[in-house]
Amino acid sequence: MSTLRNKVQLIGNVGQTPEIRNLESGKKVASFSIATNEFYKNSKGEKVQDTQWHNVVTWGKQAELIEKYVDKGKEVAIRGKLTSRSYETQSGEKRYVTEILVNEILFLGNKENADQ
Amino acid sequence: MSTLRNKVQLIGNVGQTPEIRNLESGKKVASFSIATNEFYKNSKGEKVQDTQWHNVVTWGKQAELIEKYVDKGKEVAIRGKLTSRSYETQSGEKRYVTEILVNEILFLGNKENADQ
Amino acid sequence: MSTLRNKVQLIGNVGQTPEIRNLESGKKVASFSIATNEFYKNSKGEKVQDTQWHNVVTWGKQAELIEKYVDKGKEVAIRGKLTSRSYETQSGEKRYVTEILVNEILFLGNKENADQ
Amino acid sequence: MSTLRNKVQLIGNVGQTPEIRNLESGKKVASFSIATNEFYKNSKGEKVQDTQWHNVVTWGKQAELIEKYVDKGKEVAIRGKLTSRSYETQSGEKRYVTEILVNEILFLGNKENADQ
DNA sequence: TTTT
DNA sequence: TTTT
Repeated sequence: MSTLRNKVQLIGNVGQTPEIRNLESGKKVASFSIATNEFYKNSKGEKVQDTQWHNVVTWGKQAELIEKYVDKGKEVAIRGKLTSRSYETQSGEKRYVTEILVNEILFLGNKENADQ
Repeated sequence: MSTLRNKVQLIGNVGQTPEIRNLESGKKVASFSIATNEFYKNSKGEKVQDTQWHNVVTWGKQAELIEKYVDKGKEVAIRGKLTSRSYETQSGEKRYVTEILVNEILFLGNKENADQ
Repeated sequence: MSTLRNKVQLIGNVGQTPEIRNLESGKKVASFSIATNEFYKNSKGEKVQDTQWHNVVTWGKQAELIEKYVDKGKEVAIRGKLTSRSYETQSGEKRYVTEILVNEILFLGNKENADQ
Repeated sequence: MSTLRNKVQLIGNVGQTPEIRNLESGKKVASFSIATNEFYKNSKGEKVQDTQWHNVVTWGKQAELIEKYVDKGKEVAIRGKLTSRSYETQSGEKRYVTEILVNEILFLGNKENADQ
């Protein structure tokens, strides 16, 4: 996988308990969201917070680590690939979802560290 | 701007002539899309291409450089921040758009190089 | 500064109390080292640790934050630029030093968070 | 390999024909240097160029690609890991070398593209 | 010289 | 929906 061509990296906090699905193959898939928070002063000198939410998906062994170690509020660093996919709503409309497929995750600020 | 907390980096090709808008302030905004192409072999050993399309937005001086130098097919490297925003359709439905706000752009493979 | 052309990013632990120097201009300079630790299994299946040490330098307001908040063992994320410089030893020999000039630092896993 | 903990990325030009060594195992090793060029204005408003040289090492299949496709002056993008090692001079002194072990390389601005 |  |  080319991480020079398509790379996302986030350091932020997990929004809620990750959702774990079990595939027929026995593999797990973990889906969760990460908030990245930035603080800066606007043109009036007021402190402003810019929070962005990101959809994140991981597979296999990493999904198992996430099921075990990641919970709401935890600080993580992830590296992955930016992807979009489309699906149809029940009324036949096309919708787009942007997700980050994770290649690597670090659990930060943890004594019981469980990095991949 | 924190590029440790929220960073996207792409190396790819511009999909079409960038769309340039002029703000009332005199500033320009350039919007365009970038395709990132990856090639890999699937489990059957067949060569597969995965192309992802990304929405990219830049402001000010960078938008001017893009108006001058960037055209359909050009190879560029960008670094920016992953953002999402929502808007309402005419029928009152909420839609989400994910865009990359560019902090830096390089024009690759160019003799007449015009990096920011 | 082009972080697309020359970028280093580290997540690791500070080796010892940073050294702070005061320039005549009133500016501060902070120098310290960061250990990055990787764990992997070698060809015999044994768990191996690869630790790399990096020299890191920061200026100005960031150096002040480092003086206040960073100490031996703390986990930090940094982004910067890879630089080399040479100097002469007392016996007239040329020596080379490689250092990372920091653009951004995050203090990780911290309740009393003091990010730049 | 953890590219979140220890990552270097460079976009620059190769300094001279890469040096290729053949290991007893049959593997190849390619060593070369990359110049990264930055342009900025100093406090007097003069245009200044800052060129940094970096030592780069690659192994195996990538070294073969480098032998085939890379030559003096070529523009490349690399991603790798920052490492230092020490050796002894003939007079018994310890010397340190900092090198980037490459994980990924792109050959830029090339019609006959030969990315890994 | 850190950390797990 | 997180965090400071």
